[in-house]
Amino acid sequence: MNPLIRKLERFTRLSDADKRLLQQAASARIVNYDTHQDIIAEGEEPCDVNLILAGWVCRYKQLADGSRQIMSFLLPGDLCDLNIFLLSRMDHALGTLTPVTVAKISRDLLDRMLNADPRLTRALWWEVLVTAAIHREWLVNIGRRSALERVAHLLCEIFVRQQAVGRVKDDRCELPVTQAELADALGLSAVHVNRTLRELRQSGLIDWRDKSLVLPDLDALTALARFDPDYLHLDHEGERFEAGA
Amino acid sequence: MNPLIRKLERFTRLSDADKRLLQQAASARIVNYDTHQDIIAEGEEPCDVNLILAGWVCRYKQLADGSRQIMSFLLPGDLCDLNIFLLSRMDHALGTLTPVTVAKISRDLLDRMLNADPRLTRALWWEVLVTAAIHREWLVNIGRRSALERVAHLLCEIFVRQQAVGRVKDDRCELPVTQAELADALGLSAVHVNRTLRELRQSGLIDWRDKSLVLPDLDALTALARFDPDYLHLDHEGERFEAGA
DNA sequence: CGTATATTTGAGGAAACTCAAATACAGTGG
DNA sequence: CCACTGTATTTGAGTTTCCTCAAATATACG
Repeated sequence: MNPLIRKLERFTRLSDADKRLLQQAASARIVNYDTHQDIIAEGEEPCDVNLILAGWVCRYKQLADGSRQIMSFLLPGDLCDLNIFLLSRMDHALGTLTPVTVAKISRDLLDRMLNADPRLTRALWWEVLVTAAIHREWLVNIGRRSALERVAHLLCEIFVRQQAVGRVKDDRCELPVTQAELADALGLSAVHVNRTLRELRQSGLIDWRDKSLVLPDLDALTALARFDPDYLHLDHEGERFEAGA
Repeated sequence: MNPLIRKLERFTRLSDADKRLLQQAASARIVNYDTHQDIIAEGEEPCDVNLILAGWVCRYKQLADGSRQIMSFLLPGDLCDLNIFLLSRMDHALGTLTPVTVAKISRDLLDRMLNADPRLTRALWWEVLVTAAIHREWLVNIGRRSALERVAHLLCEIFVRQQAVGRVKDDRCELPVTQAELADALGLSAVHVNRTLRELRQSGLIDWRDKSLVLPDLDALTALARFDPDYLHLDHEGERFEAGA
């Protein structure tokens, strides 16, 4: 099933017409990328929105001194850049972390989607707002938490986000990134991430091998990380709009 | 003049009807707050949007251990929380840094504004996207820059944002916050912020006294901070929509 | 099998933190 | 106008966390 539909339905119910539009969007122009390629570079003025169908993508900025900061991980079902709708230049880049398949949605089709049904519009903007909420929590994470909490917090987030779209089985989810990439997302050095992961592994809180993450005791990890999933807004908030409709 | 209108016109031209609506919004229910009060607490389900007319506000999250992270500074003309439009619960708080005057815009009136003119809708969403862009840059700032760059970068941002709305004269703008509050925004300790400010002061790059900041050589500070104002999207990007209209 | 990439560990150093105390400043009531 | 109180800034001293550099081991891939 189209993972975007699945995700948006977490927020609100969608009409059959909405779903048809989304389905159409997801099958428009399909493009494949290799690992470590830019889908969009910083400074570009893209004219399509990218819907991720398979693989992992990250939002990042590269600094002059060679270091980089990853600002989001994007999973199947995520829309990369509704922003291009209003902001002309990309102020960051989108790069692949794995081989990736995306559907390119033209501005035109997107326009039609936004005019079709206020519910669909709301659902798409909800996406944008949740992304911003995640950015805010990352600010807290990087700004105020210790390395141990920070790593644990990110692992919790990745796990719970995948849980929400049915991608967790037996306490296990995908995590197809390198330690260096985690470090770039956490504002830590790769070496220190490695030591921190060792600590979590030795406490029996994580088991991460072969791009696959097991959290045998999510509650304990949640407590350690002071992780509160509220900011992910995963609980069908959109339903209150149904009442009025 | 209504500072919100001034700001949105940086993005797109507005019709007289739009401006009348915005003016109406800005004069609806006026409320005053003292310093260090919450306009909205975390977890609340607000039903109004707050438009800041005077004073400084911050978005923040308080952590269990007493530390806090400030995620945005909001200045006159800023809208606090278009998010409440779609996300029910606040996942962060809004607190005043100075005495503050806000206009409470009811969801109802906002609805009317959003339905009035697609240009106005675009302008309001542009606000949201720029806020997210600032969040992303803060992630880079906190995640990857040294304390010196970090402080300098934030001062540049505050200065340039105020410049854009005509609040800079003779290289001088307002900065009515404490060093501790800067520290909470930067993910640093207050002591270290103090030492860093001393360094900037001694290099002649800043002069900050009496809640008033002077940047005698913005270019030099910009270079030191590796500050690139692109992410603030201050350059009338919305005008390309005029062509089609 | 060889090469490139990723992970792991060690050792030493730098940046930023904490605690504590001194100084400056602002607002209040007498 | 001054003393008093609370808040904000400044400085010192010692510590912790995380970083850098470097090398060893493991893993993946053509």
